[in-house]
Amino acid sequence: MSPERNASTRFAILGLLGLEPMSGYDIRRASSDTLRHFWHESYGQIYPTLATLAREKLIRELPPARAAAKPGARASRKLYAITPAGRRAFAVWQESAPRERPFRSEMLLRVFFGDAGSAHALREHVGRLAKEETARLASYRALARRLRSEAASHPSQPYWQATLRYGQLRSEAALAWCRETSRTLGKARLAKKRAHA
Amino acid sequence: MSPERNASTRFAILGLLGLEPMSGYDIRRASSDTLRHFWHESYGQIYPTLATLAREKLIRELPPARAAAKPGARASRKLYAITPAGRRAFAVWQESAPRERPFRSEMLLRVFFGDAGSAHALREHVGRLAKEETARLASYRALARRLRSEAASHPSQPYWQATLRYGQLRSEAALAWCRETSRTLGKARLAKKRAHA
DNA sequence: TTTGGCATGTAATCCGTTACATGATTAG
DNA sequence: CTAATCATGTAACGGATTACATGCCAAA
Repeated sequence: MSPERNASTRFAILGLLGLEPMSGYDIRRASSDTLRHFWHESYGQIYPTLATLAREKLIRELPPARAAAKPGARASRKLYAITPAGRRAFAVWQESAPRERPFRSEMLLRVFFGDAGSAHALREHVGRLAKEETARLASYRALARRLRSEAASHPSQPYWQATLRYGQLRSEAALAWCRETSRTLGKARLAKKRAHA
Repeated sequence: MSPERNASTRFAILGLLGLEPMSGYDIRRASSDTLRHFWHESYGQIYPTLATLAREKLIRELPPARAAAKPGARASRKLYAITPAGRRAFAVWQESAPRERPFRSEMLLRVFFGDAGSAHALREHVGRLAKEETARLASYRALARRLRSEAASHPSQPYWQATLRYGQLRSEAALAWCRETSRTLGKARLAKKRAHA
């Protein structure tokens, strides 16, 4: 088995367990909360990966007693903790160069072939995107505030804020594009009308 | 078979064939040239999808004589053209709302858990990203220029430029983030050193 | 003659989502 | 009682890449 296999999910999990012991359910929650602006995992990925990591001794399952210790926690939950080997593996991965998947956009695919279709529909798509990005900006602000107040002195604070800042800049760029493009599409529609007249 | 199956690839191909007849090889070339900033397909996707589209009569294979007509074209190539049914299917898809896959970033994953690792490595990652985005900006400018000169009066011109503009704004945002973050990481490194001293 | 670009395709594999199956506990 | 949330997992499937297999043709 290659060391890079399943890289993304493995290290997202190791990273989270590096902060504190968690269950699969906790990891899922974190991935649709704190991490959701740049990472998300489904159960179908998480549970099998936890099993693999445990087999490789990069994490270990804490005894049930410890798992049930927290108030409100179910006895059925399995708490996992990172091992020293896990921390080393994480550090190695963290220093390796990130490999991003190529950007893809169904939106831009529609825009590129826009002349073949309805300019009206395109403008609707752009409008919808603008709304989504606006909502995203609001959620970044909310999360930034929450992290600052809930973990003001946590040493990771500047790193967390940096990821949020990325999202913010990204959404602002998208919004700028939406505004520009609505205008352009308006003009394109007029030009087409004139051509047909 | 659901109508949305394989949506992305199908319509990227239909869109391209809407411009002019092409072979699988041509489509691949376009997808790593004109479309590469927001779309890319590998042979493993293209050839099977062409077969499917042909079976569904959304495209048809042109007779070999036509395929060999162009100078420099091999006899072995298969030229495909979109059918009227294909154009209708494309138009329907184009009006449907784009469904983007959630953003993911291995880079941000490393940054988020930055406190667990090496600030030095992170700064290198950020530097590499900055270089990549700078290169991307240059390639957008080059492509924009090329499209303007090669197809100045093509009615799709404004749409093509809009997709490039998206890439440009996106890369500029990424670059702004890189600059900001290098500074932040510098400070974080100092803070960590002081804490250890 | 050998390298590189044209050209078509398949098989293995991976990464990830969705849907399914199951059940405990808690708040209203 | 019942709905929501906590909690763990599997199976099926889909979308995409990578590597492989094959062969032609032109230019250096």
